[in-house]
Formats: sequence, structure tokens, C-alpha cells
Amino acid sequence: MPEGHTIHRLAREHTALLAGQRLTLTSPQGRFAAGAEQLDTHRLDRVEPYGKHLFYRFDHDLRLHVHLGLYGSWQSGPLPPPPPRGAVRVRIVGESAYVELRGPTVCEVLSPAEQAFIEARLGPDPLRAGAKPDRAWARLSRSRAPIAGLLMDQSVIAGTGNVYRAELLYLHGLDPFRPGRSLSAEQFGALWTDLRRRMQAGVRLGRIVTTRAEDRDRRRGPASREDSFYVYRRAGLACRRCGTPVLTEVLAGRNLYWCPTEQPPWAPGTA
DNA sequence: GCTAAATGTTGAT
DNA sequence: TCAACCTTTAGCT
Repeated sequence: MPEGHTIHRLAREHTALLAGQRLTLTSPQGRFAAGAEQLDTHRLDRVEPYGKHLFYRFDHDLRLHVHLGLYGSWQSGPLPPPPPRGAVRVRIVGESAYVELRGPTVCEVLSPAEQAFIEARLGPDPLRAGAKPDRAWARLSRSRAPIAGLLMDQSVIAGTGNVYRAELLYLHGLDPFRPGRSLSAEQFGALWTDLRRRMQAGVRLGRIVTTRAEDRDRRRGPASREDSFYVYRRAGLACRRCGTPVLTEVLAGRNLYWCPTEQPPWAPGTA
């Protein structure tokens, strides 16, 4: 269940487990049998995350491209690998560990040019060194679309998903429906900086937690699942700060959550 | 135990 | 606009 932080975490894990090794690839499910054969016995050079995409670069210059989508997941373990259970799209076996993939939206073999084509369609990824927020600002500052939609648009910013958009807008007190171009450069700068910091924290922790301890129902110990967010999936519950019931509405194809008090409606001519 | 929804995107209609 | 992808989890019985 991945936003960008999950993808970057997986890239690090898989690099540590498999990079530099000649690998065995199979598709127990069968749907990726031809692709697995193209990569089998080749050496994995590196795993590159970009937004929600993973690119596994092999020594003959082909790449395994994976996008988990909503249901996709990777699992890993030490050798020997167990008999495959369920629909394993691809299993990759290295010298001392294996990883296996279920349920991805995309699992394909790409040329370097095809990878470049996909990357060219993506906005800057806050988790990538050298990401250029100016590219995102150029899009956002010219758009009449709601900021909550632009944050989900992977060609504006790569890696943001439904949790980060809801929580980020709440934390910055921004009306999700205000047009992107109504934000000041300072407001956008603060959003980008905060998003990058929070996604980096997400990579370290392995999940998204935005709440401060004093805003949680249980204030001691690590945040529980239900205590991790201010508004995401909290429709009808009281805002942790002001008690106003959290609202929800479908925006950009996904359920948006917001507090109408902490995120008051924006009007032209106001901040 | 069952059902619905979910941190997302693609491809068919 | 909608089904598919396929698994996990929450919420209900």
C-alpha cells in the first residue's frame, strides 16, 4: 500500500539484498514468464526509485519496471525460498535472499529509452537528490485545478499519494479546493520542504505518521494506526485540534478528507 | 465468517 | 466511465 516513501524504502532494501549479484527470475503465476526469461541469470546493477515507480537495472541494459498500484506488494526472505503461495508475478532469487512480487499494476521489461520516457512524464520527486521544486511550482502556479488534485498529479509532483495530500493540506491550514495558482511562492515552498521532510521520515519509519504526540488519543508510545493521521480516513470524527467533524468528498478520483475549520474556505483576494 | 474499502494506475468501452 | 489487478484490513454479523 504504497506512496513514494514505500517505494524508496523498497529500493534500498532490494539494493542491499540483491545488487551486484546474478539473479534467478521466475514467474510462478506465469503472467511474467517471458519477461523473467529476458532478465534471468543477469546481474542486477542497481534499483532506482522514481515517484511510485521502481526500475531494476540489469547488466545487459534492460530494466525491470514495477508499479505496485493499489494492491501490489513485495515480500522478501532468506534462502531457501518457500514454495510460492498465491499469485506470485515474479520471484527473484539472489545469493542469500529472495524477493517476490504480487498484484502489481505494472511489471514489465523496458529499454533505457522506455524508462527515460516514463521519467520524463513525472514531476520532481521530493525523495530524490537534486529534485527541482521549481518544475512543480511552474505547473502549480499556472493551474486553476484544486491544490488537492495537483498534489496527486504525478506529473506535478512524483510520489505523493492520498494520505500525504490530505495530511499536508491539513497541516498547512489550506483549503483543498483552492486553485493551485492561488498559492504564494512562499506557501508552495513551505509545502515542498515539509513534504520532503515528512516523506523522508516515512522512508525511515516504513509508514506515514503525521500526528504530534500531544494530538493523539494515546499520547504515550508509538502512534497506533488510528492515531497516525489528523484527517485521513477520519470522516465524521472530531478534528484532533478543534473538534469539528472531518469532512470527506471524492476529489481526483480518491476520497479527500479535511477539516473545514482548520482549513477554512479560500476566497479570491485572501491568503 | 463475510463484505467493503484501500496509501494507484492501466486499458477497455 | 468502469473493470481489472490481488491482498490486507476494518467493520460488521
